[in-house]
Amino acid sequence: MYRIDFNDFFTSAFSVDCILFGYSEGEIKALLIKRAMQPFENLWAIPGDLIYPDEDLEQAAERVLFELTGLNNIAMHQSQTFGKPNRHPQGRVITISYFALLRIEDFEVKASSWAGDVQWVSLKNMPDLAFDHNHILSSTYEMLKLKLQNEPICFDLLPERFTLNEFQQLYEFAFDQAFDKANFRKKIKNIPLIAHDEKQQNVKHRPAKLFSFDKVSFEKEVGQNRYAFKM
Amino acid sequence: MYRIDFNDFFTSAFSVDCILFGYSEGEIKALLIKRAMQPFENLWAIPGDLIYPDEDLEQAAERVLFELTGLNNIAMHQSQTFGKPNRHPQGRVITISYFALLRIEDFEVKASSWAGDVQWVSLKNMPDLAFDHNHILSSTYEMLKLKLQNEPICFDLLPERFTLNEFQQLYEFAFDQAFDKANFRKKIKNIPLIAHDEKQQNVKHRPAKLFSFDKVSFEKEVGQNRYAFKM
DNA sequence: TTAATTATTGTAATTTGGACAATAATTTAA
DNA sequence: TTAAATTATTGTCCAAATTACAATAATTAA
Repeated sequence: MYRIDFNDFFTSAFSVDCILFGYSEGEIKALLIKRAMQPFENLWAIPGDLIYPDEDLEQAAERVLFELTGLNNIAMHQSQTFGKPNRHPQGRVITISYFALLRIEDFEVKASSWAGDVQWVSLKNMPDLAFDHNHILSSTYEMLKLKLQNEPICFDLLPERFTLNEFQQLYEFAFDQAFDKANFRKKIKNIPLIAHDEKQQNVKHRPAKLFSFDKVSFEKEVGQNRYAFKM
Repeated sequence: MYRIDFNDFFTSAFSVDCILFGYSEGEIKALLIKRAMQPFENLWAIPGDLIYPDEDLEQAAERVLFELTGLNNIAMHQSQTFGKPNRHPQGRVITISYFALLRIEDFEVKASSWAGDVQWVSLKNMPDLAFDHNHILSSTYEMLKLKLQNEPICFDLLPERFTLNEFQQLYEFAFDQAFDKANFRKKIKNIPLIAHDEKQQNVKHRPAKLFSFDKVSFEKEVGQNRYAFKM
């Protein structure tokens, strides 16, 4: 299958780029770093790193996530692979992008040797990024939106306890579209949620009830069938 | 962002694996090659090749397709990237899988230097393949099924002129589920099809009318909105 | 000409979806 | 203490889509 001297090909590098999506103040955001070195020094970029020679791809993505946030045990979703020959000015680097969904409130971002500064940036308000990172980010956001319609991953973005309005607003942001409250609630009635006695705090009006995702029931009942959440 | 001596990392290779899906006799099939060399000599495998150092990923995938089939101008869909450190016995090779949808009748498969034999194999009846190719194939088939529900790519598998039953049977195979004929036709009524005067030939019963996909109308009318073809 | 076979279309009941209205619970200000 | 303001929650009605099933049409083969 491989016709040419194998060693000719060991002249490239792989990296992972790790898009961390979070949700706060009604907006989906990505965690960006300010590059502390050339190339593209001082430009904002998606965190990433070269893959070690004996490291699995997903393991590399988890390492980048851990170094930046200290978080472990977060599901990494493979997005796409980008490999234009000249996408990296210092050599051929093919990059595999992953994304993870985080609860912004759950941790402190740590500065790192390769990141001068770190910031959550709304996807509605994205600056010019280093490399082909705008392209990587927008492709990956499309993939996130696709998965939001087919898997219950919205609950990885929402706080553990959320109001039905927060839930709705997440989808309204993602699909850039307003939904009717009553109809939204009908649409999600098959998703098993635990209704808590607890209510929203510190609001100037009737507080909403808090819910959480009932993962156990979901996997027993709904997970079997196709779970569709088309908006 | 990259903290370690860049040259340490240029010790790996990339390949593309090209899954060619076709549809005949009511079954979705993949084109497999019999490997003519070590490793995994004589085992069936997905066609693939190493990526040239200055070659774009998609270009490499198109090259593999062309060498095997002589076909050009076929859309390549990126599937996933597989990179377990030991997936290739001769060194670290990360492979990016692509898939293309072909009309089996449209061409003759050419034998090639790296393929001893070539065969269409139904996805219902897959043997043990070389490398991690069973895994790559089944992940890619899942992606095909996802795209079948969101994009009009079924028409790349069907003959240019097809009966509504052939259309239905493609989905029945993919989703392993029987559909009611009348209801299937209602479901697809928004997809613009051209009804021809021509009819099915050589059948022992009332021949069905032939249709083809009206791509121009689709892009004008339906392509704007979300096109959903959930089964 | 008729039986056999499959294509195509229709119908009625049920479920889902969308627009909008009504009621409930809480805070704030009078 | 009460009423206004605000948002949460639930209900209703109509239209549209889905489902199960039946009826009719066109062709071949005997």
